[in-house]
Amino acid sequence: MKGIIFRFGLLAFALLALFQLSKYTLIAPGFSDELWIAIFATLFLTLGFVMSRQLRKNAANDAIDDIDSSRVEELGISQREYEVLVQIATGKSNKEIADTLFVSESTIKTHVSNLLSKLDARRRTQAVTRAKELRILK
Amino acid sequence: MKGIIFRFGLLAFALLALFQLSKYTLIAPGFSDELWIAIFATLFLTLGFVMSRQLRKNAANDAIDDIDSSRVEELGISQREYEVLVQIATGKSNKEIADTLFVSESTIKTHVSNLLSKLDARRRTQAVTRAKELRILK
DNA sequence: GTTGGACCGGTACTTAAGTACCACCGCCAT
DNA sequence: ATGGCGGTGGTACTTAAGTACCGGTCCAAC
Repeated sequence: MKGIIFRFGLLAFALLALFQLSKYTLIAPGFSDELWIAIFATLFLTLGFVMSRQLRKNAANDAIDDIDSSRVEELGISQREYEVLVQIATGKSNKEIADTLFVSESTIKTHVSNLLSKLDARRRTQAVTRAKELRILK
Repeated sequence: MKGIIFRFGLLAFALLALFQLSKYTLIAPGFSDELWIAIFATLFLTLGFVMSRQLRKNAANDAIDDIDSSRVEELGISQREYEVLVQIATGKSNKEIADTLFVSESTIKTHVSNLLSKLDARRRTQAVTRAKELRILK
């Protein structure tokens, strides 16, 4: 954030310096004021555009980062339980989750049951929506 | 989209016209070139910022609009079935959906069963993920 | 006017999900 | 070394979900 402002500020300064150089030296002494205005208008319009995009992209990345938060630990959800939660969100059955995680269906049932109580849900579908509300799932 | 470009183009034109007026008339004939450049740089930097934001907002709205597409009809999903699908996605049970839609649980079961076959899913959780893949649910 | 689809509701059934225990193992912290 | 915790797995059970029919109403299109 601060880095972006610094870099774009530097760029703006460089452009103004370029103007000084070009006006009083050999490069383009004959340019009219209107032309200069037009050039700088275009330049800074573009600059504003790019800056805005950069800032947005940064904000978006931050948002993605804090979607998966450390709230999982606060809820007392263990590593394995979270893995099961992710599998539930993809729409798999207990048997299918058991197969992908190489454990028995009984184990998955235990994990799911623990997840439901920790997420304060009564159904696996509700657990998924709760998890998204709590920003621990995409 | 075209409206935004038109409006901002008009705004840019107005600013340049303002420059012409102010330079050769009574308002501010004594301003130096550097000052003018600085003023226009700031103005157009802001303009670029605002334009970019407007365009982004528009794009976001478009994206939300085409998330709910007419693919629902292609799949032969009826109005009522879609309502049930939305309710499923919130994590409600058949009984809860029945209560909110003022029908019996049997009816909801029928709708859910039809939805599952139309969405090619075997569980309601899978139906939700399928629906999101098909962009008929947020 | 009858055919078709959407909607509602029911019965009877199978299967999946969820609950409530219990037990065993491995770890690591007190 | 003992207690707690995470992970695993089991049994026995209840409840929810899903399937496969059926019948009925309403409405629009042919």
